[in-house]
Amino acid sequence: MARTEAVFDALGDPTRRHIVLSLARRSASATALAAELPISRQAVAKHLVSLRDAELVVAERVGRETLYTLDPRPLAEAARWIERVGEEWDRRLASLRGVLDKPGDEPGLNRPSPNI
Amino acid sequence: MARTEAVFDALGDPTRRHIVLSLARRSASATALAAELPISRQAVAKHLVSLRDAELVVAERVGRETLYTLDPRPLAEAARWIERVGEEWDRRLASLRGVLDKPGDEPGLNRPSPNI
DNA sequence: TGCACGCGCAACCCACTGGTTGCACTTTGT
DNA sequence: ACAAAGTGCAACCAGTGGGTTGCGCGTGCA
Repeated sequence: MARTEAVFDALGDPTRRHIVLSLARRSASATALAAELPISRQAVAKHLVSLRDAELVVAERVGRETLYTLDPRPLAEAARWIERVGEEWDRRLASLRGVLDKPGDEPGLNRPSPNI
Repeated sequence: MARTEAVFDALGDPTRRHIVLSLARRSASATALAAELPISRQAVAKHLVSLRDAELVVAERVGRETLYTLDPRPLAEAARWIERVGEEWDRRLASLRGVLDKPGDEPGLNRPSPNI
Protein backbone atom coordinates (compact mmCIF):
# COMPACT_ATOMS: atom_id res chain seq x y z
CA MET A 1 0.00 0.00 0.00
CA ALA A 2 2.88 2.34 0.74
CA ARG A 3 4.13 1.99 -2.83
CA THR A 4 0.74 2.97 -4.18
CA GLU A 5 1.19 6.35 -2.53
CA ALA A 6 4.35 6.95 -4.54
CA VAL A 7 2.66 5.82 -7.74
CA PHE A 8 -0.14 8.34 -7.46
CA ASP A 9 2.31 11.04 -6.51
CA ALA A 10 4.35 10.18 -9.59
CA LEU A 11 1.30 10.11 -11.83
CA GLY A 12 0.22 13.48 -10.45
CA ASP A 13 2.48 15.30 -12.91
CA PRO A 14 1.57 15.66 -16.61
CA THR A 15 5.17 15.37 -17.80
CA ARG A 16 5.57 12.16 -15.84
CA ARG A 17 2.39 10.74 -17.33
CA HIS A 18 3.74 11.56 -20.77
CA ILE A 19 6.97 9.78 -19.96
CA VAL A 20 5.13 6.73 -18.67
CA LEU A 21 3.08 6.57 -21.85
CA SER A 22 6.19 6.96 -23.98
CA LEU A 23 8.06 4.26 -22.12
CA ALA A 24 5.09 1.94 -22.53
CA ARG A 25 5.83 1.96 -26.25
CA ARG A 26 9.60 1.72 -26.16
CA SER A 27 12.45 1.94 -23.70
CA ALA A 28 14.34 5.20 -24.03
CA SER A 29 17.15 7.30 -22.57
CA ALA A 30 16.64 10.60 -20.77
CA THR A 31 18.01 12.43 -23.78
CA ALA A 32 15.61 10.70 -26.14
CA LEU A 33 12.67 11.51 -23.90
CA ALA A 34 13.75 15.13 -23.59
CA ALA A 35 13.74 15.39 -27.39
CA GLU A 36 9.98 14.90 -27.44
CA LEU A 37 9.33 17.23 -24.53
CA PRO A 38 9.69 21.01 -24.18
CA ILE A 39 12.07 20.71 -21.24
CA SER A 40 15.74 20.02 -20.68
CA ARG A 41 17.35 16.62 -20.33
CA GLN A 42 18.12 17.26 -16.67
CA ALA A 43 14.50 18.05 -15.94
CA VAL A 44 13.54 14.74 -17.53
CA ALA A 45 16.23 13.00 -15.51
CA LYS A 46 14.68 14.33 -12.30
CA HIS A 47 11.29 13.01 -13.32
CA LEU A 48 12.87 9.66 -14.02
CA VAL A 49 14.20 9.63 -10.49
CA SER A 50 10.66 10.10 -9.17
CA LEU A 51 9.42 7.32 -11.41
CA ARG A 52 12.24 5.07 -10.28
CA ASP A 53 11.37 5.83 -6.65
CA ALA A 54 7.83 4.74 -7.40
CA GLU A 55 9.32 1.63 -9.01
CA LEU A 56 7.47 2.46 -12.20
CA VAL A 57 10.69 2.50 -14.16
CA VAL A 58 13.88 0.49 -14.28
CA ALA A 59 17.19 2.02 -15.29
CA GLU A 60 19.81 0.01 -17.11
CA ARG A 61 23.13 1.43 -18.11
CA VAL A 62 24.19 0.22 -21.55
CA GLY A 63 27.38 1.70 -22.85
CA ARG A 64 27.45 5.42 -22.38
CA GLU A 65 23.70 5.82 -22.19
CA THR A 66 21.06 4.80 -19.66
CA LEU A 67 17.95 3.05 -20.91
CA TYR A 68 14.76 3.41 -18.93
CA THR A 69 12.15 0.68 -19.12
CA LEU A 70 8.62 0.79 -17.78
CA ASP A 71 7.49 -1.61 -15.09
CA PRO A 72 3.70 -1.64 -15.28
CA ARG A 73 3.13 -3.62 -12.12
CA PRO A 74 2.83 -0.65 -9.74
CA LEU A 75 0.26 0.76 -12.14
CA ALA A 76 -1.85 -2.28 -11.47
CA GLU A 77 -1.68 -1.47 -7.77
CA ALA A 78 -2.95 2.01 -8.47
CA ALA A 79 -5.79 0.56 -10.51
CA ARG A 80 -6.56 -1.70 -7.60
CA TRP A 81 -6.81 1.33 -5.29
CA ILE A 82 -9.37 2.84 -7.63
CA GLU A 83 -11.26 -0.43 -7.66
CA ARG A 84 -11.24 -0.40 -3.89
CA VAL A 85 -12.92 2.99 -3.86
CA GLY A 86 -15.47 1.61 -6.27
CA GLU A 87 -16.12 -1.33 -3.97
CA GLU A 88 -16.68 0.92 -0.96
CA TRP A 89 -19.05 2.93 -3.07
CA ASP A 90 -20.95 -0.15 -4.18
CA ARG A 91 -21.18 -1.41 -0.62
CA ARG A 92 -22.62 1.91 0.39
CA LEU A 93 -25.13 1.80 -2.43
CA ALA A 94 -26.12 -1.70 -1.41
CA SER A 95 -26.79 -0.71 2.20
CA LEU A 96 -28.73 2.31 1.05
CA ARG A 97 -30.76 0.12 -1.20
CA GLY A 98 -31.42 -2.16 1.72
CA VAL A 99 -32.75 0.71 3.79
CA LEU A 100 -34.92 2.05 1.02
CA ASP A 101 -35.94 -1.44 -0.06
CA LYS A 102 -35.66 -0.41 -3.66
CA PRO A 103 -34.05 -3.21 -5.69
CA GLY A 104 -32.72 -2.19 -9.08
CA ASP A 105 -29.84 -2.05 -11.54
CA GLU A 106 -26.45 -3.68 -11.24
CA PRO A 107 -23.77 -1.85 -9.26
CA GLY A 108 -20.61 -0.68 -11.00
CA LEU A 109 -18.11 2.13 -11.36
CA ASN A 110 -19.67 3.68 -14.47
CA ARG A 111 -22.87 4.94 -13.05
CA PRO A 112 -24.38 8.34 -12.17
CA SER A 113 -24.15 9.23 -8.52
CA PRO A 114 -27.35 9.22 -6.48
CA ASN A 115 -28.37 12.38 -4.69
CA ILE A 116 -28.01 11.39 -1.08
CA MET B 1 -9.17 13.09 -21.72
CA ALA B 2 -8.74 16.59 -20.37
CA ARG B 3 -10.72 15.71 -17.26
CA THR B 4 -8.46 12.73 -16.62
CA GLU B 5 -5.58 15.14 -16.15
CA ALA B 6 -7.44 16.86 -13.32
CA VAL B 7 -8.29 13.52 -11.73
CA PHE B 8 -4.68 12.40 -11.51
CA ASP B 9 -3.66 15.80 -10.23
CA ALA B 10 -6.35 15.53 -7.56
CA LEU B 11 -5.34 11.99 -6.63
CA GLY B 12 -1.71 13.09 -6.39
CA ASP B 13 -2.23 14.29 -2.83
CA PRO B 14 -2.49 11.84 0.11
CA THR B 15 -5.03 13.95 1.97
CA ARG B 16 -7.23 14.07 -1.10
CA ARG B 17 -6.99 10.31 -1.51
CA HIS B 18 -8.07 9.93 2.10
CA ILE B 19 -11.03 12.22 1.49
CA VAL B 20 -12.04 10.29 -1.61
CA LEU B 21 -11.92 7.03 0.31
CA SER B 22 -13.93 8.54 3.16
CA LEU B 23 -16.55 9.95 0.83
CA ALA B 24 -16.85 6.56 -0.85
CA ARG B 25 -18.30 5.26 2.41
CA ARG B 26 -20.54 8.17 3.33
CA SER B 27 -21.24 11.72 2.27
CA ALA B 28 -19.81 14.25 4.71
CA SER B 29 -19.29 17.92 5.36
CA ALA B 30 -15.92 19.66 5.35
CA THR B 31 -16.07 19.91 9.14
CA ALA B 32 -16.78 16.21 9.53
CA LEU B 33 -13.88 15.34 7.24
CA ALA B 34 -11.57 17.68 9.10
CA ALA B 35 -12.42 15.86 12.32
CA GLU B 36 -10.75 12.70 11.03
CA LEU B 37 -7.73 14.52 9.64
CA PRO B 38 -4.87 16.37 11.31
CA ILE B 39 -5.61 19.60 9.44
CA SER B 40 -8.01 22.51 9.71
CA ARG B 41 -11.47 22.69 8.18
CA GLN B 42 -10.34 25.34 5.71
CA ALA B 43 -7.54 23.16 4.47
CA VAL B 44 -10.06 20.40 3.85
CA ALA B 45 -12.34 22.88 2.12
CA LYS B 46 -9.54 23.75 -0.30
CA HIS B 47 -9.00 20.10 -1.10
CA LEU B 48 -12.71 19.75 -1.72
CA VAL B 49 -12.47 22.56 -4.23
CA SER B 50 -9.77 20.63 -6.10
CA LEU B 51 -11.91 17.51 -6.03
CA ARG B 52 -14.93 19.45 -7.24
CA ASP B 53 -12.84 20.88 -10.08
CA ALA B 54 -11.92 17.34 -11.05
CA GLU B 55 -15.65 16.55 -10.83
CA LEU B 56 -14.86 13.82 -8.35
CA VAL B 57 -17.16 15.35 -5.77
CA VAL B 58 -20.56 17.03 -5.74
CA ALA B 59 -21.47 19.67 -3.16
CA GLU B 60 -25.00 20.03 -1.89
CA ARG B 61 -26.01 22.63 0.63
CA VAL B 62 -28.46 21.26 3.13
CA GLY B 63 -29.47 23.59 5.91
CA ARG B 64 -26.43 25.30 7.36
CA GLU B 65 -23.99 22.65 6.28
CA THR B 66 -22.63 21.52 2.91
CA LEU B 67 -22.64 17.82 2.16
CA TYR B 68 -20.03 16.46 -0.23
CA THR B 69 -20.79 13.32 -2.20
CA LEU B 70 -18.38 11.27 -4.27
CA ASP B 71 -18.89 10.87 -7.99
CA PRO B 72 -16.86 7.79 -8.95
CA ARG B 73 -17.21 8.21 -12.70
CA PRO B 74 -14.03 10.27 -13.25
CA LEU B 75 -12.18 7.58 -11.34
CA ALA B 76 -13.21 5.13 -14.01
CA GLU B 77 -11.63 7.42 -16.59
CA ALA B 78 -8.38 7.38 -14.64
CA ALA B 79 -8.53 3.61 -14.51
CA ARG B 80 -9.02 3.62 -18.25
CA TRP B 81 -5.87 5.68 -18.69
CA ILE B 82 -3.94 3.07 -16.74
CA GLU B 83 -5.45 0.37 -18.90
CA ARG B 84 -4.35 2.29 -21.96
CA VAL B 85 -0.76 2.23 -20.76
CA GLY B 86 -1.13 -1.48 -20.20
CA GLU B 87 -2.40 -1.93 -23.74
CA GLU B 88 0.54 -0.05 -25.23
CA TRP B 89 2.79 -2.22 -23.15
CA ASP B 90 1.11 -5.40 -24.34
CA ARG B 91 1.29 -4.27 -27.94
CA ARG B 92 4.99 -3.69 -27.51
CA LEU B 93 5.46 -7.10 -25.97
CA ALA B 94 3.55 -8.64 -28.85
CA SER B 95 5.75 -7.02 -31.47
CA LEU B 96 8.85 -8.00 -29.55
CA ARG B 97 7.61 -11.54 -29.41
CA GLY B 98 7.04 -11.42 -33.15
CA VAL B 99 10.62 -10.39 -33.72
CA LEU B 100 12.02 -13.01 -31.39
CA ASP B 101 9.53 -15.60 -32.57
CA LYS B 102 9.10 -16.81 -29.04
CA PRO B 103 5.44 -17.56 -28.34
CA GLY B 104 4.53 -17.84 -24.67
CA ASP B 105 2.33 -16.77 -21.79
CA GLU B 106 -0.72 -14.52 -21.90
CA PRO B 107 -0.16 -10.78 -21.88
CA GLY B 108 -1.49 -8.75 -18.96
CA LEU B 109 -0.80 -5.90 -16.54
CA ASN B 110 0.36 -8.09 -13.66
CA ARG B 111 3.51 -9.44 -15.09
CA PRO B 112 7.23 -9.03 -14.53
CA SER B 113 8.89 -6.66 -16.95
CA PRO B 114 11.23 -8.15 -19.51
CA ASN B 115 14.81 -6.92 -19.64
CA ILE B 116 14.93 -5.20 -23.00
C1' DT C 1 -34.14 37.30 19.98
C1' DG C 2 -29.91 35.86 20.69
C1' DC C 3 -26.23 32.57 20.47
C1' DA C 4 -23.62 28.98 18.46
C1' DC C 5 -22.51 26.40 14.54
C1' DG C 6 -21.00 25.86 9.92
C1' DC C 7 -19.54 27.97 6.03
C1' DG C 8 -16.88 30.91 2.41
C1' DC C 9 -13.49 34.36 1.45
C1' DA C 10 -9.04 36.61 1.94
C1' DA C 11 -4.42 37.31 3.40
C1' DC C 12 -0.38 35.35 4.56
C1' DC C 13 3.53 31.83 5.13
C1' DC C 14 6.70 28.35 4.05
C1' DA C 15 8.33 24.27 1.80
C1' DC C 16 8.61 21.69 -2.01
C1' DT C 17 8.97 20.91 -6.76
C1' DG C 18 9.68 21.59 -11.53
C1' DG C 19 12.64 24.06 -14.05
C1' DT C 20 17.27 26.04 -15.37
C1' DT C 21 22.53 26.33 -16.07
C1' DG C 22 27.21 24.80 -15.31
C1' DC C 23 30.53 21.32 -14.76
C1' DA C 24 33.15 17.03 -14.41
C1' DC C 25 33.15 12.28 -15.69
C1' DT C 26 32.90 8.07 -18.79
C1' DT C 27 32.30 5.96 -23.21
C1' DT C 28 32.40 5.74 -28.19
C1' DG C 29 34.08 6.53 -32.66
C1' DT C 30 37.54 8.31 -35.88
C1' DA D 1 44.67 10.36 -28.88
C1' DC D 2 41.08 13.43 -29.07
C1' DA D 3 36.45 15.14 -29.89
C1' DA D 4 31.66 14.34 -29.28
C1' DA D 5 27.89 12.20 -26.99
C1' DG D 6 25.61 10.98 -22.86
C1' DT D 7 25.31 11.05 -18.11
C1' DG D 8 25.16 12.54 -13.00
C1' DC D 9 25.67 15.98 -9.56
C1' DA D 10 25.14 20.54 -7.58
C1' DA D 11 23.62 25.19 -7.15
C1' DC D 12 20.18 28.15 -7.97
C1' DC D 13 15.50 30.27 -9.06
C1' DA D 14 10.47 30.97 -9.27
C1' DG D 15 5.89 29.40 -8.83
C1' DT D 16 2.54 27.01 -6.56
C1' DG D 17 0.32 24.34 -3.36
C1' DG D 18 -0.82 22.89 1.23
C1' DG D 19 -1.27 24.89 5.41
C1' DT D 20 -2.69 28.52 8.86
C1' DT D 21 -5.40 32.43 11.04
C1' DG D 22 -8.92 35.90 10.97
C1' DC D 23 -13.31 37.60 9.70
C1' DG D 24 -18.18 38.20 8.24
C1' DC D 25 -22.41 36.00 6.94
C1' DG D 26 -26.36 32.78 6.89
C1' DT D 27 -28.91 29.12 9.46
C1' DG D 28 -30.82 26.51 13.23
C1' DC D 29 -32.05 25.99 17.97
C1' DA D 30 -33.42 27.32 22.76
